[in-house]
Amino acid sequence: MTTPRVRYAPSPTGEPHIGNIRSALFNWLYARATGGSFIVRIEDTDQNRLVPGAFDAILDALDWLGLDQDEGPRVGGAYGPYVQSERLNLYTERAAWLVAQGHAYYCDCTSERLDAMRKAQQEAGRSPGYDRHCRERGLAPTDGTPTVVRFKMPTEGTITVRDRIRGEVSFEAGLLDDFVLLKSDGFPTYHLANVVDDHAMAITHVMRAEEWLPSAPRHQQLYQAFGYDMPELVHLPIILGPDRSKLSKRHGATSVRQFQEEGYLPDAMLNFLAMLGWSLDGETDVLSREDLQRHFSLERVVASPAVFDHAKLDWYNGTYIRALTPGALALQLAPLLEGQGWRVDPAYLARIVPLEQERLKKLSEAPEALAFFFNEPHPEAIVQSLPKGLDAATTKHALEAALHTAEHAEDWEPQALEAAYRGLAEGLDIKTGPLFGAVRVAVTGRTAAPPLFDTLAVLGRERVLARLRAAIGALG
RNA sequence: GCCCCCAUCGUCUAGCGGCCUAGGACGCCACCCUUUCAAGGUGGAGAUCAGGGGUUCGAAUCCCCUUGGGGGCACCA
Repeated sequence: MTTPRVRYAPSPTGEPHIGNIRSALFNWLYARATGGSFIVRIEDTDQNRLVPGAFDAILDALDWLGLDQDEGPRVGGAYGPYVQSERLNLYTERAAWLVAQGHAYYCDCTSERLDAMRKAQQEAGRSPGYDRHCRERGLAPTDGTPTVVRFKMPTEGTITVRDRIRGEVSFEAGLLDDFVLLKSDGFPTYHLANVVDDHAMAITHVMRAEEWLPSAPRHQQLYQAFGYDMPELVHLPIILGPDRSKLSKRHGATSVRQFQEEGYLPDAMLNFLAMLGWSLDGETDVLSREDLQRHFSLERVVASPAVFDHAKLDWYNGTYIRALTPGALALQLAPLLEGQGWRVDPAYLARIVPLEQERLKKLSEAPEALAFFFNEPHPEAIVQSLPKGLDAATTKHALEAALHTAEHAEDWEPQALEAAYRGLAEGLDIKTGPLFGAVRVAVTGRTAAPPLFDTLAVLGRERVLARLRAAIGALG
């Protein structure tokens, strides 16, 4: 068996979509698992849909996820160029060859005629498709009249393609029309460029989303007409939104960039995406990048579509955040916190990060979660959040006592502080819950926060004293 | 409308004829731990394997039909 060569072939028409990148991931994993090559080819054959910046966005997304390429526009390779607009000569030559061989023909039907034709077909209750008006006209390309090149599909018989996931799939040839190979602007369509390049780049496995399955018989006919060997077809299950329709913008975040900005970790993303349509054994669900590269196999890719479950992604992300070393997390968080305008001292950050690490689901939550380490809590927030179990007078009295305890604490360390405050609770004859709760709110402005005494220790005595005084003042 | 694909807990899935009175994970609920929130631990609810026919001694697993869902029918990819 030859070494696999697989490819990810996106169009630079916008921000890379998460469903799209999942295809990239499966290709990459297969290449890595088999010792094959992962190739990226940019399919920019639709001049009208090009979006400036999309080219870089795609490659940046791959870089962010760590899907390193063996060949591609940024890394080069022996089969380049890896951008289709730089390969136009190849397509026009191949299209002309097909015409010369009698497999294709020129067509000058106007879009008006085609529209009218389709409309009539629909109204007659037939399925839309080119009526082969120009098939036998023997047109030659002429100046002035826009022409396209169409492929001659068989008009009868059955076309059977073999898909790695689904087995044999048959199509009635007569239902497939003579599709366009070369557009009137001289650019190839997807069908032509894809087949020509996959062959030219010695691709062994075409792995793409299932939505491409209906065009497989056309491609198969093209391979046959060219006399090319057919690569193996692998149509990956599609990713659905919660409503079970194809995942799209209206389902919320779908671009890789959005996930990156929301603070998802590449490895968490990879793990989650890999489990959408593939599994190792049905038991193991946390798999590192290395595990995935080692164990990925086509045999275990399922045929049915998968719903994108945001909650599960969040769980994966939390799991991977917790697995980070505190130092690594701090490094990730520093720019986010600095973005708030906070001066982030590395030593201070190193102390607060462990306190929040197991509570974070996304990195983007950090600024809010850690805000009280940088900003003084708002007095109003304090008053509103104070424990309801105690009346105002008792609360104030408790905080005054807490202030006193803090002022006289001998050792400003978590254990010592806890001991001192437990003693205080006893002396005040208040349960530790309400007491600690009142102090927590006074010092952090929140009812939910990291362990109180660790927090006090990190905040430092001076700030704690100031905040307790402010809280007491706010109580009037 | 036509063509194609798919069908196990709400979700991701294990299962490839007997090991299944269907396993794991997320989510959910309860309890434990506990100063709050998390994290962690334990337990629970949750799928008559879409429905109906076959095949077989035996079917979630094989075949057919029905139903449901999805995808595709451009000079877009």
